[in-house]
Amino acid sequence: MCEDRRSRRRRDPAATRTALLRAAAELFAERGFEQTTVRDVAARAEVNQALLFRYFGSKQELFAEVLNRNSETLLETVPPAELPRRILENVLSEGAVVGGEHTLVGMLRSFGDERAARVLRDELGESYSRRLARLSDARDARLRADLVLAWLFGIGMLRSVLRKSPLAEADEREVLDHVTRTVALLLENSESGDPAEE
Amino acid sequence: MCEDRRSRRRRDPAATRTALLRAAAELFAERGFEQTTVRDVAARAEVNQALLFRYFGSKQELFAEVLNRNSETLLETVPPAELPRRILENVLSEGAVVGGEHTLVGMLRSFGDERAARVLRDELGESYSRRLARLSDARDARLRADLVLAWLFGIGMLRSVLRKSPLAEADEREVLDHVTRTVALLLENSESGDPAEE
DNA sequence: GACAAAAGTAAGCAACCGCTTACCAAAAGT
DNA sequence: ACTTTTGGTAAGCGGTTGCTTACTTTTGTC
Repeated sequence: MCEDRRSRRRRDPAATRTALLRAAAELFAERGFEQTTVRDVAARAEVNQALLFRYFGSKQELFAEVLNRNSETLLETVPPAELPRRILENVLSEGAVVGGEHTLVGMLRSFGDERAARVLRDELGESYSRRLARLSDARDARLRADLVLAWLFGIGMLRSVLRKSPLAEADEREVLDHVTRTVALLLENSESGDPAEE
Repeated sequence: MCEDRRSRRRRDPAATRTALLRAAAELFAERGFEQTTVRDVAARAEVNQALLFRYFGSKQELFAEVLNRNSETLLETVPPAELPRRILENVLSEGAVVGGEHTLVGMLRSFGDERAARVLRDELGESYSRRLARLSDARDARLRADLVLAWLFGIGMLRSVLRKSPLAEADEREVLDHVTRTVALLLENSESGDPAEE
């Protein structure tokens, strides 16, 4: 009561920016791109919603920034060989760190939207699969990497978004075992002879 | 000109119902649940949009009916052993038959929406994965079936919805080979000894 | 042909969406 | 101390959404 309702904090643009970014990361992860409204984001960040557009221009650009920020950490710190494991771990243990690197589930929930899909394909999928492709020395390593990525996404879909049983309730380690074992088989060069060389 | 603009056809409730159903199947497949509006459906069916609610009650119920109708044909005619192949073929050759059994891509596009997801999980995923589980005699056959389903969905996602390259441009047969070979390895009982029997 | 049930239509409601505008107050520059 | 710049705010615009309502027209039945 000693404090006026307006200007509760001394102005701090950097703080409100990151507050918006954090709130957006949480909400995109929880509900996906479409189901998250700019009013929701602003409300959770306790910030006027017009500021969202001042700082990020549009909802789409905000989404892109959230994705980039959170994928960088995972992509740059983890060596390629452990990438499938780490991505899967991230997808399997949903609800762990909300503010952290956990936007993957949000990505999955946003596939349906055309604009969000474009961001995902152009800015994220490419860097992920290029890294994964290093794990195979087959002629079609890039394709196999995409198949691995597709599997990880699909598992996240069914488990975290669709919540399909028994996958949704399955033990994390059990799933991890199946996938890592099978992925290794997929990536190893099956066609040793290579009869058709183009 | 000899024909009045209203009542161009003699009234045929069954015809308008199936017209709505067909238009909905096409649009859901093309754009997904959320991006398809009831006005779009009614327009393509050349039917007043209020009739959609007379016949189906809500957009959600219409979606459920479309999914059920189209999955029945695939599930009841195809033997389990060929199911992965057939599902994948269906997903890979997008844009083939729009009015036919090709709503799978539409399913994928609709994952983001909570209501659509519920329909998918309860009415579809269950019957698909129960069938797939027959292909493995492992203790955790159901889980492995879910992993197969997840892969097929993920591939459809990346290829048809996200259009990620090189997967999107890859040869249909090449993808089919990789997947069928690897799925077989996943489904075969890896733990022959089965030390922990519950 | 009268009449009730069913099929079809036009219009609009209430809510929500992303985004913009006009304005105000706090900070920074001088 | 005055002005400029900038962070913050309230209000609302134009559009879309799923769905409803009040109404007209056709159809089957006697």
